[in-house]
Amino acid sequence: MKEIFAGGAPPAPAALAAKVRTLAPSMTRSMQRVAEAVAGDPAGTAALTVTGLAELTGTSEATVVRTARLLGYPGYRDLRLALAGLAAQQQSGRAPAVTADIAVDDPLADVVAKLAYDEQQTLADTAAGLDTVQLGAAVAALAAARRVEVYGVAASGLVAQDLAQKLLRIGQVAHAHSDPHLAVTNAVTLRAKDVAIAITHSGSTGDVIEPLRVAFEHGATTIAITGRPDGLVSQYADHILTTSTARESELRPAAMSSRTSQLLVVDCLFVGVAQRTYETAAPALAASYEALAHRHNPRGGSGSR
Amino acid sequence: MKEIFAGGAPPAPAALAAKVRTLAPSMTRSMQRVAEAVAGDPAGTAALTVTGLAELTGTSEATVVRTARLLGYPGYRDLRLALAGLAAQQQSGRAPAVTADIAVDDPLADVVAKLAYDEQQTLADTAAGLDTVQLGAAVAALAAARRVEVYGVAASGLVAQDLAQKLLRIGQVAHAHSDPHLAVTNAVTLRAKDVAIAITHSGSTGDVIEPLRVAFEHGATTIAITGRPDGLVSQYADHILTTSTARESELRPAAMSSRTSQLLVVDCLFVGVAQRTYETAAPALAASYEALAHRHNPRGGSGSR
DNA sequence: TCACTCTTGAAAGGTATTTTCGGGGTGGGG
DNA sequence: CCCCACCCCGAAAATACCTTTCAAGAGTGA
Repeated sequence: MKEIFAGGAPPAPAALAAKVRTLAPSMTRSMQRVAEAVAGDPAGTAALTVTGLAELTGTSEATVVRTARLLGYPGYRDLRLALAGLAAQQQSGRAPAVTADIAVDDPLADVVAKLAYDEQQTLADTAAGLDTVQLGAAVAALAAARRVEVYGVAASGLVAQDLAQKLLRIGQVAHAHSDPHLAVTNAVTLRAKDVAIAITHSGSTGDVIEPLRVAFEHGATTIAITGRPDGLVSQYADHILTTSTARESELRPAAMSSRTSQLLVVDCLFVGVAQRTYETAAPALAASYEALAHRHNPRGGSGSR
Repeated sequence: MKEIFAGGAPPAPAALAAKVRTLAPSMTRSMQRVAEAVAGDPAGTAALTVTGLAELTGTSEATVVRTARLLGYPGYRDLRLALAGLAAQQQSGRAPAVTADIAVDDPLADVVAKLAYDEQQTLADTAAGLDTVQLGAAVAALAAARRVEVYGVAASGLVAQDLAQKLLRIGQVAHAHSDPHLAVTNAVTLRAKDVAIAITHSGSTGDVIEPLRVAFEHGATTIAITGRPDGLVSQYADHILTTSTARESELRPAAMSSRTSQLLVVDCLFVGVAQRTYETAAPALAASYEALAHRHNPRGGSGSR
């Protein structure tokens, strides 16, 4: 027997178990043992060399190679590659069981997977729910602004700072405030063409609403980034950007997903403004990189480049 | 440099593209060519022998093997198997999803979609590349810590604050520092059982490395959260948590995806610690909600919180 | 410019795979 | 009951592939 009937088909992709069953009757005893081992535990087999598989099945290398040929592969090497692929497929198949809530006794690997999955979900939800018309209006206001003030406390305060940092980098006059008193003091000085942004997940954080109200009443353009567009904050907002509200739990405080959501919105604002003011934004960005370069000390690794 | 940091993790299954991106900066030119070929066409590469891949990339067998080693595999043979697995997964799995870069004239809807997709990708990469052993060690150190100090500047400074805020909420004594001088001053006072965490994407931010070094030399347990595990910061870190490195561009500064990646790591740390100290963490969390409740003004909307 | 380190491919050295070859078992016929 | 022909099978040779070593070349800092 040479390769009388191995010719036609290319190497089998995933239908290996089926092929084994079909061909088993035409196999000799030793080859059946090999085929059985292969079909029974693709992952385990993929880790073995010819010699290893021969020993495991109590046969010889030659038999293993012959079996691989019979299954349609040029040699054992290729069978092994196919096996590795099959194993990977199987493994990825039973992955998405991470939707459950995080428990106290979850192993860390699960925690990582669940958190990552949840934040991905939050991003998708936020992107889907974001009103691009409102976003466009907000971007236009920002791009034309003489001065931008961002209000946020606690976790939202960090998002506020993030936005201010980014806007600064593209040459805008932006500042973030976490101190409610200073924020109000600051809001009093705003006028038309200035922009005030309030970030609050609950939509009802007094410390953030108050400065926005003051800014609103002084004629500034006001933007609210909130998870509750029906909240009090919206009363004083010209433009409302809605963040998504994901489920929370004891071990996964709301701050986690609301922060992710808020940051995406903030990034969208930033990129939008950068596009609109590209002429000045691009050189400003480049300059800020340049200015900070010497703060990084490239020694310590292997290559630097 | 031998295999200083290639040891810990077992061969990666699907996180290969992420790993390539993380390690690429520390690679030599030829190795980058190989890594690029591998990441660009896993299926095609899996079909090649060492010699074939060497010829394709215009390098030598030795370089190919070196690259495989750097990526965490014992040799080329194993890289090839992993590649076959990856190829199979891609084929059966979801769409290839090639995101174009963000252009100046992209409509806002596209900007939103691209940003969301990219951040999702970053999360997946980070989760896949995170070493749970290191993470576990870091969590254990944090849970047992008497005091926690977090160092970070600029965008990473916000992440540092986020972590400190969270740890505070579950009753840990944690503080974040952005001022390099104060950070060093603070680091001097640390001792054994204290924990210092440095957050730097580049791994070479002097302002952050310095306090970590001081803390390290005073016997504190040190943790580095960085995108460059081969960077200078790692020299003073007992535990290294690697964030993923995504491609960046003019309109999408590196700070964006590195921040997303860092935040996921920080969240994992937080949840891990909360699990370990559940007895004290749960009531502390509840108490902090309670204490802030009156700061939210429920008027104006439907629900409250 | 010189000394030094890091990078790289050629070639030697080892393993894994494939092929060859002959022993041993089995079934049919004498 | 014995012999012969056939084919399955594994040991070992042959080959292909992978890994390691080594020295020359490129790049870098003094």
